[in-house]
Amino acid sequence: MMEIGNECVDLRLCLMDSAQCFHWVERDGRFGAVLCGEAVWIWQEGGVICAETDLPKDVLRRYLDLERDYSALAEEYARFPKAAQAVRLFPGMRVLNQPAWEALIAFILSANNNVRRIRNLVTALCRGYGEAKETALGTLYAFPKPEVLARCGADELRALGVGYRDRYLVGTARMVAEGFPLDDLRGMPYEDGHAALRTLPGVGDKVADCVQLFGCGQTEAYPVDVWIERMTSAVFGLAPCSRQKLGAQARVLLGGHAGLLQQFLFHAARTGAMEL
DNA sequence: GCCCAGGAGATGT
DNA sequence: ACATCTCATGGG
Repeated sequence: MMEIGNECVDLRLCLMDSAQCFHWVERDGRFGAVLCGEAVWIWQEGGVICAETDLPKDVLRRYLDLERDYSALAEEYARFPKAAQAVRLFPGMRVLNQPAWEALIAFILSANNNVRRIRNLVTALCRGYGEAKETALGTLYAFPKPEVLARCGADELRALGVGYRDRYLVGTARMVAEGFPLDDLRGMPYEDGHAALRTLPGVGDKVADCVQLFGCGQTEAYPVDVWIERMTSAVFGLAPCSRQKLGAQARVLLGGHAGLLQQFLFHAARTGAMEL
């Protein structure tokens, strides 16, 4: 057992209920997944974050974004009272630093879909095509590798229930397996990475922003989904407009941490914790 | 049955 | 550049 830290983090919120990632499982109050090819079980005991894994501590701290001071976020956006309120509503929320490939696949599946079904589909993909890791608490499944999905037939993915997104998955997996520079996105300017991601099938503005925010550490990305569309104008006093313009205006208005704030607003809206 | 879900792509103007 | 349509699938 390894101690990860004592930060005020809500692991269930971040890993299971925040709709940033969809592949973690819970058993006996512990949360499990395969990360960087290694099985991970993580839980909290009296305010201490504990983990059972062969991964080094700093990999987990980075995944959970523990090095960032989230109490400063509410102050940064204090000029927008509703935004600051949303941040203070969820002191245990963190924006995860996931592998870009995992965010890419998960959010292609998220298009015109709901959270519970996204979770079921991601789980089915991992169980069907991901490497199995045996642990004391049971079997964990990794995300399927790009080369594996690239060789899938669209029809066998359709049989898992992914619907019309079957060819998006195969097409994107093929481009990644053929050398699409996923690992270079992190160091690119936002606009360049965004344009590159949009060339992948099944990736539009919203999915690209999710990959940049959750998978590339580009915290200025501001994904605009149906929930954010409903509340952004009211929170910032903007005139109603297209989702693309909402995202652009939010990035100008909010700067480099726009996406972090977006996660709090999204969760507040989706759970009904905040009106509008 | 209709409407919705962390939308994208194709088509038409 | 913008509006409209369709695309599977499961739950309310």
